[in-house]
Amino acid sequence: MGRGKIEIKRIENSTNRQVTFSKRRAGLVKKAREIGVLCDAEVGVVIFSSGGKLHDYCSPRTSETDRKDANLVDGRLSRILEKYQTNSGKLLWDEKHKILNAEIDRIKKENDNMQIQLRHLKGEDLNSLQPRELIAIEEGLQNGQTNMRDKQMDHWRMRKRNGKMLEDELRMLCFRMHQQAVDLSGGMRELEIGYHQVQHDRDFTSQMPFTFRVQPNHPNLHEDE
Amino acid sequence: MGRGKIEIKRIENSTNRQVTFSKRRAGLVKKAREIGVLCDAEVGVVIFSSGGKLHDYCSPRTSETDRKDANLVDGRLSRILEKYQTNSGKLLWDEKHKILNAEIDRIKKENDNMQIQLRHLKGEDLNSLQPRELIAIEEGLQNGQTNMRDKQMDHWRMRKRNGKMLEDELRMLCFRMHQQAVDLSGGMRELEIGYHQVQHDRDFTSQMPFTFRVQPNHPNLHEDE
DNA sequence: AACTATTTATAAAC
DNA sequence: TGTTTATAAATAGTT
Repeated sequence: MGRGKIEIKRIENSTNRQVTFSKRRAGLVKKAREIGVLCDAEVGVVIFSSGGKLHDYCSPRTSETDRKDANLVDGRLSRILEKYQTNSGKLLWDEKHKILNAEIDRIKKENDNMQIQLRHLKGEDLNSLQPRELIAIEEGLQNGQTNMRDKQMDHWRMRKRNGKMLEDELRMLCFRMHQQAVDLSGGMRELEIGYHQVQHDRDFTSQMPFTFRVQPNHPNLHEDE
Repeated sequence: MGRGKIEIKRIENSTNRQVTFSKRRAGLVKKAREIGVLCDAEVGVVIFSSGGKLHDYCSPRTSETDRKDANLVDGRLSRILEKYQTNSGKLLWDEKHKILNAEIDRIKKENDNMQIQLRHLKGEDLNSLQPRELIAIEEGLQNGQTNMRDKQMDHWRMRKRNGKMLEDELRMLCFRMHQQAVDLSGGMRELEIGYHQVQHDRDFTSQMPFTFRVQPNHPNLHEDE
């Protein structure tokens, strides 16, 4: 059916074959759909092009009427269906699988980087770092600590206003400040030694305001109560 | 194609349906065979008549020659078709992907948590935190800073030993220490004001050792060169 | 199942 | 790959 009659044998011209395949495939599927509808039949069609690409059609399932009776099948179709499954299923799956795995790898890498950053900020694994990197990290810490102190001050002031300040928390705060001063003075002395410059032989904390030493039951803690 | 055009919908007359089924089934199989031959394709067709009878066609295998082993398969084909519909394309695929997607979600959550930790350590997003949490974080910062300072000291001492100390880096170090002292004194004054206790009206930094003020071209920097 | 008027599919060309 | 067109093929209704 066409401009001329053709013999049913393999079309040697590859382009022609491809074109004919597309057209006839569409026709076949259309016929399959039609017989399914007209005759209330169930139809399945599976086609592998010579290139190995899969095409298929399956009539929509009409609920009940399950064909449970024994059927004589010569096993070829089951094999082609298996092939179909292997192809469409596995290939598609593998494709997506690759994408998802790549995504997982990406996130994991991101994860590792953050892990490292965290460890550095916590002062771990510092040996592998260059001085310049150390400085950058310390800058971050400094920043964080400043913000932190500000925030704690806020909290403290608010609590004070509300007359809810608790001795424990206040002492904790003082203790932290004190620690910091001690550490700082330690660091300072280190530098001094390094420099052989000014000599500070007294505990730096002795210069700290009385306020910041740890004092249980400080009288002023009760001023708002 | 026939004496009259017909609508593609179920043929209600049972006899007509049966006749049409036979004719069209033959036509469908013929078409299937033709496309297989013409286009060098592999084709499989399965048809269940409304009465439940199975008919099928499968293009001859070019590779394998064994289609003699006809099998009596009770419902296997329909099961395979069913499997084809559900499993091959979707279900199996979805199952695997659920797992991978869950994995991705898990890692992303882990990621977010670290992100938050990092931000907290950097002093961001502190408003949502309770004082107790703030203290914990500050403790971490304190720790990190202590370690950091130690490490920098190590570096410094090593460089000094190697006579490689660079003015820039040293000044940077001094600058950082100085900043810290200023910040600390700021925090202290905050506390003082809060307490209305000791009155410190002079700049706390004036009490700092000379060493820690920023001094360009400090003479002692050249001691090892 | 055979016939045949018609519809449909499609080969060739664009 | 899509459209067109002349023609081959399929098939609905009839016998």
